[in-house]
Parts: sequence; structure tokens; C-alpha cells
Amino acid sequence: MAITIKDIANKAGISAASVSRILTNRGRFSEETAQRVRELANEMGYFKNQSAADLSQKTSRVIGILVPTNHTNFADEIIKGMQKKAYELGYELLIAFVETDSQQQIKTVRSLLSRQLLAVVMLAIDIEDAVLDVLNSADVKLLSVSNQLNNDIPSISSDNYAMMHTIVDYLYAHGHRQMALIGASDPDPIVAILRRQGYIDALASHGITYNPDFIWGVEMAFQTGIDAIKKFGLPLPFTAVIGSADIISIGLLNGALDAGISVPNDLSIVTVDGTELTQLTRPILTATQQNFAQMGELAITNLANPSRSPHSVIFTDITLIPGGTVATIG
Amino acid sequence: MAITIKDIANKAGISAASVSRILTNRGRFSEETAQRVRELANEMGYFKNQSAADLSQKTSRVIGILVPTNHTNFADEIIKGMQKKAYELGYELLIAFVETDSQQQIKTVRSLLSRQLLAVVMLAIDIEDAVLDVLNSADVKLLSVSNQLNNDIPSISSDNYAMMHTIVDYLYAHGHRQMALIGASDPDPIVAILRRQGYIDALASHGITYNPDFIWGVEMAFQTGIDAIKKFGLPLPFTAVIGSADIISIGLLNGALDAGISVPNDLSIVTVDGTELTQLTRPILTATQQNFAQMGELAITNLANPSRSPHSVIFTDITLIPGGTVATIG
DNA sequence: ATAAATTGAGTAAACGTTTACGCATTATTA
DNA sequence: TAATAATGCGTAAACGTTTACTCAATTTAT
Repeated sequence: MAITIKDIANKAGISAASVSRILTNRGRFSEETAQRVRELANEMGYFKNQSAADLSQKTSRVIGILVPTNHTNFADEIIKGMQKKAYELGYELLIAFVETDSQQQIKTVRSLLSRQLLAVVMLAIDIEDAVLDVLNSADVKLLSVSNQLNNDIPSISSDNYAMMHTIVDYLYAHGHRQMALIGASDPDPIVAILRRQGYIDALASHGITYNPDFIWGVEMAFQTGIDAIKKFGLPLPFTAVIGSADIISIGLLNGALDAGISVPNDLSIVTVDGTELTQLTRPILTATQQNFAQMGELAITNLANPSRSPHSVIFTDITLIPGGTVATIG
Repeated sequence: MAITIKDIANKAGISAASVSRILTNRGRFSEETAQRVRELANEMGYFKNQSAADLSQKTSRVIGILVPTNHTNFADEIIKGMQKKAYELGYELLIAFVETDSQQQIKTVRSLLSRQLLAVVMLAIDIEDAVLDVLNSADVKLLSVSNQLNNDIPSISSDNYAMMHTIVDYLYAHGHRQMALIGASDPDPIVAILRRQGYIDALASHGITYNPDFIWGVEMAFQTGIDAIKKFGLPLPFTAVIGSADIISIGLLNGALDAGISVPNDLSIVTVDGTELTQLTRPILTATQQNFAQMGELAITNLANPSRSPHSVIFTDITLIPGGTVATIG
């Protein structure tokens, strides 16, 4: 049988209420009694029954996180950032992996919501309407991280549109005029749409009309990179390619290798994300690095201080980190 | 204000107890009333307050999982396996990332334990005694996955000792007589010790006395692989090397590349783990693949049916998957 | 037609913690 | 020294759900 505050109260010869006040550090009590109670709690191996506490105080300090099972490894970095801040501010994180299957998603979300949650954070998920309905029917705060949703959900993300300007400008400055964009397309993620538009507009700002054929991709996967090179064939009709995720870019690099294309001499590559995966290749990938840890920390800070306007988007930093996959040409 | 079973009961004109019986599908009730209640619950947007339920029924279906923040990517595969089985059997997973900092670990574990947990699963963690004490002081089942601990905790893992025999035999059959083993050493994980012994004994079974210099490593990281090649210098004193984790092996491969060593012509590599990372390199890594999904599923099945002896170790499958990093020599 | 068994549903207590309220006791102020 | 304020702590209700017990109504068996 687990130890309760009543047990401690009995042993200390005081009431359960006092023990509760002491252990939660709320209300009035003498330091003397407090010391004794804290010692007893330790000795007796007391564990707070959080369920009872949650039930009693209607508010909660638990934040649920929805992570897609097919997540790229940056999700971990975001979660780490969240953990750090949550730890500082005394919040608790409840991580749930969700499959792409909508029915299972709903079941997972319902089980999440059956705990009194302060908020639900969606990590790089294009949430389906059915699932969103369930979330909305519970009165819980929502926050989207590393994704910009087109509904009223506030989000924290890189500026995917601006990011493409950074990359296109960089490649342009290195003499590139023909560049492809390889990313996911099915189902079309909002992020992909934004990046595509950024890419098109950035090219336009340099007086280049984009070639629709140069935008291609299936999913955020290694194979998409491999297939992209095969699809365009030799000689490649462009001098540079932008991979919309590190894993795609590694696919591009290896696809090029397989086809006897030398990187960066024959083909320049810039990748988006800039996780540690970029260090695993030779040459090391040139990347626009997103600040995932910052996203995570901001997510928690933001939920803790609900001072901002509801529909807003907060952008986190982007840094272009030169690697060895971009050559100057022309 | 959230909807409670009392609200539903009022609207349906029955007692809360009946609603509870219907929604939990326990006890006696008429199908007629049940139908009406279920409809009402749906309409009114009812969410079970799991805290109240947990408090009422002393038993729980929540399984806590401790995942190291510096986890290699296979942890995800194990968690996916666990999720699948947990979903089938109606368990709930509570994932917590733990840092290496022992104090923070204890705080995380305590907050985990303050929910009524059925069990705590430790994922590839060499748990510290201080943390273990906390876990033991709560009456919660423990299970170690992807690690073999030397204390009384049951575990599910690959047979790390046998795995090394498989690899050494494979390399021996390809003509290799001098092979190095690169892994972590500080702090010395139990898994590393087992692999080392397996390596030594496997060599001995072929009449080869092992060279202590050939066992080296710092941590399970890319850099360890890079450094290993640098450390031994040219010409390498061995013809093959075993990387104790995919990420190390990629380091070895890139280290070799950097040093102008051709793989597999001048150096053969076999990696342990066999995650999708092995597909990202050229050549693709030859791997002894662990069955991580199986580990995850077994973990849940095992906790659900506590029929086995307490201190046992269950071994999961290992498969040698030939890639392009082993050459036949001699 | 009577006895026995089954069914549907209500009552009330229990789970462990928190907290508003109130009452002594002690400390502070004029 | 008397009035006032502050302190420490106990009482009791509340949170929402589950479940052992009960009992009337209905069904089945004899």
C-alpha cells in the first residue's frame, strides 16, 4: 500500500491539510513542522498521487505533445528544448506518438485529453480535421510547432518563405541560375507550399522565371532524394538543388554519387533543417539550419505566458551554415 | 466547465453509477439505456477524467518509458513497437526523456511515479543506483529494454555476446584475421562489456588471440568513428573493423574516406544495429540488424502477462544483412 | 401458480489531495 | 495594557469516477 499524506500526518501528529500545505509550499505553516514533515516524507518513501492532486485542483501543469511516428530526427531536438524549459518552469510533458492512421490518432488524442491537460502541442504535424475537431471539443490550448497551419492555431516555426529567399540568394551569389527544389508533395504539406512560393518569388526577384519541372518530390524520405536524381537524368538540367529536409539531401547526395555526378563540382546541394545528419556525409552538407531548441523553449514559454494574440505565428532563427556541397560557378 | 458523467446521468434521467457502468462496459445494464447514454456522451462532448478514474480504481494501465535524450535513433523503432502492442492491448504509454544528469533524472522519475504506473520501461539506459533506488521504493514493475543490466531487473535485448560471434564468424569466413572493435567505453556500458567478451571468445574459437589494442572507443558517437581511424593511422593494422553502433560505423566510413582508405577494398566494416542509417552511406553498411520492433512488442506483451520468472532475459532476433562494406580477402 | 434466478439500476462510500473557512494562540502596535 | 494583526493548524467539503451492496422488477424453472 502506498504512503499517503494521511500516513505522514498521523505519524507527525498533525492533520493531512497541514502536510499538504507543507509539501506544496502553499498557505501557512511553521518551518519547524515543515522540516519534520519533509523528513518523514522522505523516510517513508512518499510519492504524491498526482491523479488525486489533479482531481482536486482543477488546473493542470501537464502539456501533451503529439509527435508523428515518422518524424524526422529534428523532433527530438525540439522536445529537448521543451524539456529544458518545462523543467525550469515546473511543467510536465506527456509525449504521445501518433500514426498517420486517423482513427488511431483520434484514440491517442482522446486518451491524452482524458488527462487534464494545460495544452496540446503539435510537432510538425499537418493535423487532420477529424482530429482537430476532437481537440477543439476539449477546452485545451493548442500550439503548432515547426509547422504553419492555415487555421486559427498559433504556431512557432521557421519562416519557411523567407528561408527559401536565403537559400536562393546564396546560390545565386555563387553563380547558380538553374536550381531545383526537391520536397514532399503528397499530401501537400503547408510548409511545402510556403517553401515553393518562397522559392518561386526569390527566383523572380533575381529576374529568373521558375521552371515548374524543377519542383519535384514525393515524401520527406531518403528515397525521394535518390529518385530525384534518377528522374532528371544526365546531364542534369540544373546546377544546384535544394533538399527540403536533411534526409532528402542525403538521398540527393548519394543519388548523385551513384550516377557518377561529383558534388559540388557538377552539382551543388543546399539542405533545409541542418540537423547533425548533415555532418555524416562527405562532403558535409551546406545547410540552412533551423533553431529547433529555440522552437521548443519558445513553445513552453509561450504556453506559460499566454499574453500574445491568439492567431499569431512566431518565427525562430535560421542560419545558413556553409558546408562542402556548394561550388561557385560561371 | 467540463462535462462529467453526472451531467450525462442527469440528462438521461439515471444515476451516475449506471453511466459509469455503461461507459466502462462493466457490470449490468440494458442495451437500450446504453445506446442512449453513449449517444449523449458523444453529443455532449464528454471526456473521461482519467485522474478521477485512476484515483478510484487503484490499478493503472499506464506504462512509463525512460528514454535517454542522447538516444540513438533505434529508440524510436522500439517505441513504435511498444505503441503498436500497447494500442492493441489497451495500455497507455508515458514517455519521458531523461538527461544524463542524475539529479534531473530523479526528478523526472519521481514525477513519472507520481502517476499510478503499471511499470517503468528503461530504454537502453544504464541506470544509476540513485535513480534505481527511487524506482525500487515505488512498487512498480521494472523492465529494461535493449540493455542487459547486472541487477535483478528483467530485460529484453539482443544477445550481445552471441552477436559478436556472428560478426566475427562472418568476417573470418571472408578471410579476415585482424579485426578491430570500436565502441563506447566511458562509462563502460554493460552491453559493451558483453560484446567485448563475445568478440574475444569468438576470435579464440578461431584460434586467434585478440590484440587488446584493437579494442577502442569513447562514446556512441560519430566522432568516435572518425577518431578511431586517425588513432590507428596508416597503414591500418587490421583489415576489418566492427562498429558498435551505426553512427560509429558511419564515422569509421567517413574517417576512412578522409584518410584515403577505400572501403571495402582496404578496410571492411560491419556495423551493429542496422537501422535505416545504414542505407544512407555509400557503400551501404553491412550490418547485424537488431529487431527493435520486436523488442518493443515483447516489452508490452511481457508486462501484460507477468507469467515469466522475474530475473530473466529475453533475447530478440539478430540478422546479418550484407551490404557493400565487407570484402573477401586473402 | 409458485419459487428461484436473473436483470437493471440506485445508494453510498471510497480513492488522495487541495483549499476555503474558522478558531485558538502568539506577536505587534498604540 | 488593551486592541489589533499575524500565525499555525484543524475541519470539512470538493474534485469525478468506480464498485460493493441492495432491492425491486422481470424472467425462467418447477
